[in-house]
Amino acid sequence: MGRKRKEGDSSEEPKKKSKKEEPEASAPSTDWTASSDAKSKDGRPWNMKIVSWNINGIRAWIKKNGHEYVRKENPDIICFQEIKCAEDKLPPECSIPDYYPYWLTADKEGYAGTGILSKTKPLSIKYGLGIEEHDNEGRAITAEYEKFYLVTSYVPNSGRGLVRLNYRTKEWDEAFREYLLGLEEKKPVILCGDLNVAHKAIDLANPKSNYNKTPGYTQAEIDGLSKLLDKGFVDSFRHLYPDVTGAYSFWTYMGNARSKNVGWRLDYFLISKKLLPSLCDSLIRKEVMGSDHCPIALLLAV
Amino acid sequence: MGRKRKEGDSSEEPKKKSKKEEPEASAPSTDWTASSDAKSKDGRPWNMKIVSWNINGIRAWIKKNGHEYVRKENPDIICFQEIKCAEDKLPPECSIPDYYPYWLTADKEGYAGTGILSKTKPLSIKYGLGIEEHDNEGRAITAEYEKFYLVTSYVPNSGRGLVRLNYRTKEWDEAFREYLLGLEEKKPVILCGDLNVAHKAIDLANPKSNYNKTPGYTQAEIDGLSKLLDKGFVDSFRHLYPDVTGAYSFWTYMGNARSKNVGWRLDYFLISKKLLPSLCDSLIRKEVMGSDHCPIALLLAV
DNA sequence: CATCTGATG
DNA sequence: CATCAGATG
Repeated sequence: MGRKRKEGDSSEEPKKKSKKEEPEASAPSTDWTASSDAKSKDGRPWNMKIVSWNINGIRAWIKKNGHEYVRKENPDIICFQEIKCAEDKLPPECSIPDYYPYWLTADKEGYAGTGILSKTKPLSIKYGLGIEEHDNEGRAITAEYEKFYLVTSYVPNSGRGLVRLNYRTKEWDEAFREYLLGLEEKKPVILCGDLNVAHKAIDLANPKSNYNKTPGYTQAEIDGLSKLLDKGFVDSFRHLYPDVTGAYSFWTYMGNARSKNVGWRLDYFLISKKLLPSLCDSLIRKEVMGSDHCPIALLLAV
Repeated sequence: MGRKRKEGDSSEEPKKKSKKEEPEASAPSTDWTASSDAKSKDGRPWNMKIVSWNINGIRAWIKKNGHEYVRKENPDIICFQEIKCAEDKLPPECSIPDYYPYWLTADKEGYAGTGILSKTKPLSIKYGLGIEEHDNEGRAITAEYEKFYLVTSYVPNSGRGLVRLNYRTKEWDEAFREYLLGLEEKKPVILCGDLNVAHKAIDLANPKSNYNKTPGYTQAEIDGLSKLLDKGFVDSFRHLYPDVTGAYSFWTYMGNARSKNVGWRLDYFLISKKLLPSLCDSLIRKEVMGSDHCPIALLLAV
């Protein structure tokens, strides 16, 4: 994106923390307001930051001052899931200065919906997958940039009692995978968003009690994500931090789960293997409040 | 009720305000926390206080500390309208010490509903009118005391677009009037509650623009109340304060109506003519917050 | 436990 | 501009 490396407001100040050169063995920084000196494997500093956040209702999020986070994080691109708002009801605060906005809403009012704010104008924007039966819930936006496609998605939840597990795994997951693989034939792909699945036991606090019972940790959902990883996508966070435990991006509002860190890693940056040389860091902003999910951030040297 | 005259916490202290002997000409006191030395026409001090309040949801009202008002006002009986709560969901705080509780809820959850708290145990309690078609919305409770029946009611609103005006006036008002007149054959009656009508132009801020348009000020609704007054009931507030303007008990939450006193007098104490010698005062507690209605109070020497 | 809508006032 | 319920997560 041609930007100089800069994170938040503190890029010109001396670094307060030094980061290990091999982040694989260390837990991710917990101080998201500190700047990062993450580099790609071949030593290039990051020059692009992408954020993804399931904000659980953009109108509620604005009231809780979600804006302040965007200002401080200062990403090049931020992707939202669950905006829960018709486009004509988006409050004016949704137009953040310096960002081009792109919104996709569900037919059903106040349900699901995604959005992208981008400092540079994408080469193209595509709403949905181009498949009618999957395109009425506002679940995916694709922004094309010079060197990659960025897809943000709010993957369908399998629902209480797993009533929608079949749709989710047999229809959506299949169609979405085809869509992503089709894109990848043209350019590398970055997929971010709430994929509504914890991939492995390490990715949720209570794997045993939830396995095949709770939406987000059934074998069919796990397999859906595995297939994507088999086809050349990389789970950027787990790639960098294979053994880090307790790294979650979602905590139910019930029972004080967040304060006890009884959570799930449902939010991901999956990247095409070809982008691995550009990967500098993949971060979980677990301190940031404003939703039952926290934001996640991807640092790239592109 | 055999109680000594006592209002709030200050009955033993010297009176701070002297009240005119002929209250007809004066506006009602605005300081509801001051004690009242109101007397009946024949000079007997009041010894019984009844309060009526449309609280617009008892659970919300409790969160807003509605309790504190009850403690300070310290009525012998308090009647509630629009409790909006199934009986088994009433929070424990609804059981106020020293009061016998009586609740009547609508079949439809969270809709309408009435209640009575009484320091002395009524001789009898009757729920509804005894007419099936009018008894599924929790709109009336009758408590029998030695010297009178107390009926509290949340009269059906005629609805947006006056869709329910016919039911309200041709069915409910008729049946309710018959019910009240039936009671009165036995004992004097006190009717209190949200009658959902402003009787005359003086009883609402914008009579012209609302007449025959807005529920609560159509001719049919007005006539319903007039018929009751023709049959021997007295509007206790207007009887005492025939010319007082701006005396309202309801203000829509919209457009800061309350701070501008753009309101309606929808809440009443109607009393049988026979009770006029006992009437000491009829008050509107317009400073008391916690609902879009304020409480009203009746002082009697019985 | 929180977000929405939609009914109701 | 409030209350509530019910859907959804």
